[in-house]
Amino acid sequence: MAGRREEKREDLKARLIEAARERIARDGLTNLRARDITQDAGCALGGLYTVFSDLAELVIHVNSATLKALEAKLTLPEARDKSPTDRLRNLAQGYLAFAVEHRNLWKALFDHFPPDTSPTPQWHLDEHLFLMDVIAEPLAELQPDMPPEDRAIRARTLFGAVHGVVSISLEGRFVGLPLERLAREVDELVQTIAAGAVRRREAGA
Amino acid sequence: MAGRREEKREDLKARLIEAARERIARDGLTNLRARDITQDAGCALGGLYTVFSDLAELVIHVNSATLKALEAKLTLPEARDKSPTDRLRNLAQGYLAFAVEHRNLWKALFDHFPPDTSPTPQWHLDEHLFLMDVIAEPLAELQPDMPPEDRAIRARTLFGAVHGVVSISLEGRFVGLPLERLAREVDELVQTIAAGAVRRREAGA
DNA sequence: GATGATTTTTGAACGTCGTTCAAAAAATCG
DNA sequence: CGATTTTTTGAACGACGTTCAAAAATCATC
Repeated sequence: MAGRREEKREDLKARLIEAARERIARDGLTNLRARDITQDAGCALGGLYTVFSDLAELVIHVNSATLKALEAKLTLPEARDKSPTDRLRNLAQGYLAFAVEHRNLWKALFDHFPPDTSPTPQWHLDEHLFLMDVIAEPLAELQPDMPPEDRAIRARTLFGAVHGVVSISLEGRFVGLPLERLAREVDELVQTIAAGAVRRREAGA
Repeated sequence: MAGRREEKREDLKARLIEAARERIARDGLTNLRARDITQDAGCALGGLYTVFSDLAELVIHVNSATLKALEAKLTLPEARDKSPTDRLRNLAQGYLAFAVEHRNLWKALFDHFPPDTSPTPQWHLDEHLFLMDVIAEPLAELQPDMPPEDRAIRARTLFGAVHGVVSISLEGRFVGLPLERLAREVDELVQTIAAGAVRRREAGA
């Protein structure tokens, strides 16, 4: 009978995360309400605070699940025989497709700012690192001589560039672009950066 | 005596915008409170709603001022004799410098999501277009044969890429980078894209 | 299974927020 | 100056995240 207590606790936690996930996916992060979540999860309002310190911590767990789903999508057994550039292109297209398909969950990854009183825990910050790793791998083939630290930074830059283009479009702050055209822009951006990396390597810069 | 009424109204409006601007610059958009703004501006709480339909509309006016300041910074009489690539590099560095210098105001440009009930007015959406124009100009020299519509889209992509890299760094969701290194990443990204554009043009792609 | 101790769950209540609107204050007019 | 209109006010409202005393459930001991 040991752990029966912990079991129920974990079950409630899971139900709350799932309820919040569905609410965010359906209505967006800004329309997330503690009262809705607890009603969906079948517990009292206060129940949320017996499992999480606040709503922000719950959102972090939803974002954690979203990151895992993104990781699963981006680490599919993509053909290993593809060129590094093509692997980078696949990653970018996968990222774009994920953002389009799970727009609200994807937006929540970047729209959520935990209050200064309880900053994002390190374990969740670390969960973002796989993004850098999957990018760094093809980069290593493109630029074998680059020091690993520089490569990590470059991977971050490449991610930021692709994320920015996707973000600007999907947030609708500028004129919307047809999805096919957006995909092409992302693809050409990645190809350009990949080619630029090779060119720089060959030029010895 | 005509227009005396309107004059006071405009004065209150200006005081509210300035108060909100200072609050956002100091404490960030998420810590903006209607009660603080009206106290700073020297009017009653309800006064805000005699001039703006809601707080979101006031924020839009602050963002409008921020965009004007950004435009002023990016349209300085930069040496016309510089190469198109160097002009693009200057724009990117100017954008980064502005984001660093006015971090909270710059963040508010992208963190503010007006409620579905009152979407961003067209006049404010249009205010973003100068960004595309200042980028499109050097691009036109790099790729004179590109159709203007494609160039506009490409300018948007270029902005998104630079914005994304700056954004990822300054929002601290990933490991922070020393400013000098970030500036270098941005610079190399712009140079790579500019070179890629030329290469593609020469290759006739 | 009854009884009391302990733990878990509950939801009313609190403080804060954006927003409203009846009433007070100020301005205008005859 | 009194009447009328306009402007400004800030108490009040509803919605929100969060708390916590009390109720309900569970456990321990006989």
